[in-house]
Order: sequence, then C-alpha cells, then structure tokens
Amino acid sequence: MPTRGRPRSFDRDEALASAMQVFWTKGYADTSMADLTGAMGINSPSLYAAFGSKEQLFREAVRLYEQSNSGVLCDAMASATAREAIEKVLLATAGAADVEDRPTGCLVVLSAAHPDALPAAACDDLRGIREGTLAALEDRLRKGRDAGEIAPEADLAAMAAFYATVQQGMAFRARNGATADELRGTAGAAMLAWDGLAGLRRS
Amino acid sequence: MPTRGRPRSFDRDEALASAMQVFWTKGYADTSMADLTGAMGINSPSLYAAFGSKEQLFREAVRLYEQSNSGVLCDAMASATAREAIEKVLLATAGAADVEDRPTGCLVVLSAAHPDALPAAACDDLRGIREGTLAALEDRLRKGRDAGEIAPEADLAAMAAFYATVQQGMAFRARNGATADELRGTAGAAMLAWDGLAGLRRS
DNA sequence: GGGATTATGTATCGATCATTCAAATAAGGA
DNA sequence: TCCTTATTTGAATGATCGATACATAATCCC
Repeated sequence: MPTRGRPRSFDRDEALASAMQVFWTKGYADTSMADLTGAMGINSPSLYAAFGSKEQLFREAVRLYEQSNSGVLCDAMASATAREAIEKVLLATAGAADVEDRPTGCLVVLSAAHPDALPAAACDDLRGIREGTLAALEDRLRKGRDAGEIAPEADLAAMAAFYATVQQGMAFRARNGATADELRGTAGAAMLAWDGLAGLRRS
Repeated sequence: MPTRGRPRSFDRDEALASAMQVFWTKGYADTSMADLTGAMGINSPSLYAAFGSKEQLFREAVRLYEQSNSGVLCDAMASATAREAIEKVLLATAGAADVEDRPTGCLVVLSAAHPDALPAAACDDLRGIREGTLAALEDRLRKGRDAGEIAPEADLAAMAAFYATVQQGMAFRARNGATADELRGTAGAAMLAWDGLAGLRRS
C-alpha cells in the first residue's frame, strides 16, 4: 500500500513463515522476542512495525499455518467416501511426521495444551480452527450417511469427535518422537473402529 | 530429618500439591515463581530452601502427580481381561474431566506439548512416565494374549500405541472443555477397534 | 539461659522480558 | 535538490524473570 518512504528490507511473508516455525516449535509462552527477531533476521522495531506485537504475530502465524494446511483437509474431504476421507486425514497427519525442516505435531493442537497461557484472542482463534476441523469431519460424515455409507442411527458427532481425538493424540506423539510409520499404524487402528461406529458391524 | 533449627512453618506436601496444580494448569514455561509462591502461600526463599529451584519443584510435582495416578492405572491393569483393563483406563481418563477442583487433562501429556521449552531432566522424566504407561499397557495386552484373549499374531505394540494415542487426545480435549460424557463416547469408540486389533474380527 | 541451627520476611540481585524512543537512512514526489 | 514518508539500526524503557543476601525469628541441645 505505501508507495512512499523507505522500502521494507525484508520479505514479510518469509519473516512470518520463520516466526511460525519458532512458535510451532517452542509454543507461545516460551518464545521470546529475541527468538523471533533472531529467526526472522530483523530487529524488534521492524517486527513491531510490520506485525504489531508478539500476540498479533502469533495470531497471524496461526492463520498462515491454517491456510497452509487447509488444502490437505479439503483434499481429504473430497474423497469418494466418508471412510476414505477420514482415513486420508489421519494418514496425512501421520505422514507429516516425516517431512524434514518442519516441526512435528500440529501447531494448532500443541499450542492449546495450556490455554490459560495464551492471550484470549489467540486462544479463541485456535478453538475456532479446531471447531472448524471438527465440523468439516462431521459434515463429511453426514454426506456419507446421506449416501448410505453410514447407518442413519450412527452418532456422527461422536464419530467425528473420536477421529479428531485420535488426530490430536497423534500430534502429541509426533511431537515426542513418534515415527510416521508408527503413526500410520495408529491411523489404521482407528479405522478399525469404523464399521462399529458407522453401525455396519455384522453381529 | 533435621530436628534442630527453626521448624518449617508450612506443610511441605500441601505446598507441593499447590505447586502441582499451578504447573498442571499453566504449564512449566508460563508458571512464574510469583504464581508458585502465591499459590503455595510462602515466600521464595522458603520455596528454594524446601525444593531447590523451579525446575526441581516441577520435577517433584510431576512425581507427585504420577504417584497420585499410578493407583488408577494399576487398578485398571488388574482387571480380569485385557479388554476390560484398557477400557477402564480410557473411562478413568474420561471421568477425570468431571472431578471438581482439579485441572482437566493429564499433566504429563500436556506438559510434553513443547519439549524444547522444558529443562532436559524434566523432559526425560516425562518421557519416562509416558514410556512406563505404554509398557504397562503392552504388558497387559501380552498377558491377555497369553490367556487367549488376543490372537497370537496381533501387533501388541501398535495396539498399545493406539490406545495411548486416544488417551493423549482425550487429555487434550479435556483441557479444552470436553465433558466427561463426550470423552466416554470417545472411549467407547476406541473400544470398537478392539476386535480388529486383537485379530478377533469375524470376517 | 546461651549457642547452634534452620526457617522466615524483606529487599534485591543481574538477566531477560516485551516494547518503544531517537537518530540515521532510503525511497518517492515536487 | 529539498521535503515528506516509512523503515532502519542501536540503545534504552519499566516490568518481570528466577534466584539470593541478609538480618530476624524460632526451635533444639546443653
């Protein structure tokens, strides 16, 4: 927007990405301004001019994270069946543990381990994202039920909550060293509950 | 031990329990000495004299937490069947969300969301506890397999990892407002994977 | 009661926290 | 070229961090 004045000497998007990595790794409370300016390669006045405050920078980092990952969720939801969609989400979560130069475990989940340690607005942002993901899962299940893949009496909210819980648990395990293969095993285990949850169990 | 000198004016165990609650709620990084001394009702020199440092106090709080909860795990493991044992663990985890005057979610799990933010020794303690829990689950599964409840070819490590993952996910959801009933639903959902995991699925 | 010993409250340490001030610098518009 | 605007660097803000020094208070042993 501002065409006048001294031009910014750093790439705002790159700096934001660097900040996201730091928050992702250390969490909000334990990330200091020195950590951020060091990783971003700028001095604090530049950070404040470009992002406003540590809290606003965090919220923007969370937004970037969410935008970077929403594609994966959408792709998974676009699968032919609800079962495939859920399975893809879990497998994608597992596979992320193998990507190099990338912190392990979901930023949105891990950041919310101690909500009281977060600024209220940031906490609300995170909850909104989690609720959005949960709603996306439930919506996809509903479509699957309408398509006859899931019994009409199935508890779709409980089903979505279960798979979200598994995904969140996988985030913790990934953060603490679990390999992608181990997590894929867990994803597969969770899918073994599908028929029972979907009311398709042959008794 | 020291029978001489001025006696301590506070109950060390009570103070430790208070400290545990603070660490449990806010996490290690975001808990300040002021938080601790306020909750414990003592001044910082007394805290340092009795506990050594913030880090040592945290580690002791973790030990207290583990001791307070190991009974529940042992009781569950003592169930007649491996299936019951696992189910009891999950239901106990769910039920804890309803207990008043007690932070929600597992301290050991939630504290490990950002391992880099913890002192190394404390991080090792937490990992040890998690590995111990995992080993307990797997041992109980092995006993169940030996008793014929689980197929010989079942992957016990993957099975234990799955249920540990669910438990960790439940800890996270409890921390973010899930009710005990919602969590019990998730526990029940996880148990629907049992037959498949145990190799008992009738095809 | 006197001396040894340990805990306590107050007051503070240097370091680091998030944030901002001030002066120098680099661009566009006239 | 000079003015305006925006960003830069470098230093410094008050607050809070975890951790202590010191003098006082309370107990036991003798």
